[in-house]
Amino acid sequence: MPASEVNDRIQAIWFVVSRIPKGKVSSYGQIARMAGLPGLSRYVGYALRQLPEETEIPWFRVLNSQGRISFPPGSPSFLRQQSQLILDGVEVRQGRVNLKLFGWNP
DNA sequence: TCCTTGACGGAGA
DNA sequence: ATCTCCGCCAAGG
Repeated sequence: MPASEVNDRIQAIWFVVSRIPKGKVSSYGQIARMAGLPGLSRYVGYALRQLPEETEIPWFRVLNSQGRISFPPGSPSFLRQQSQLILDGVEVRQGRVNLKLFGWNP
């Protein structure tokens, strides 16, 4: 596995995530498909984990297929993601977002 | 290599 | 709606 390809996949994923508009959310599976990597939803999580803390890429707009935050409730990461979404104007209740209302449909 | 680990997803109960 | 269980698949040990 060439490290260059690994980077290409991560770049592709970061790019798609960077396109999610403010006020909207996506899912790991949707990002994987849009990045040309169908079936690699888990890989999206891996790619986002590689982001530096200061990143401008809106990683917090990526939720699981049920619209739930994929971090343990109450954990630092969970709280950061939740507050970022609120800042976007996204309604979050019990770590959950209504995809019918806030889902990103390009 | 083999085994474990996940920021996942879908089906079933 | 909630909870398991299982399939998936690249990484890292």
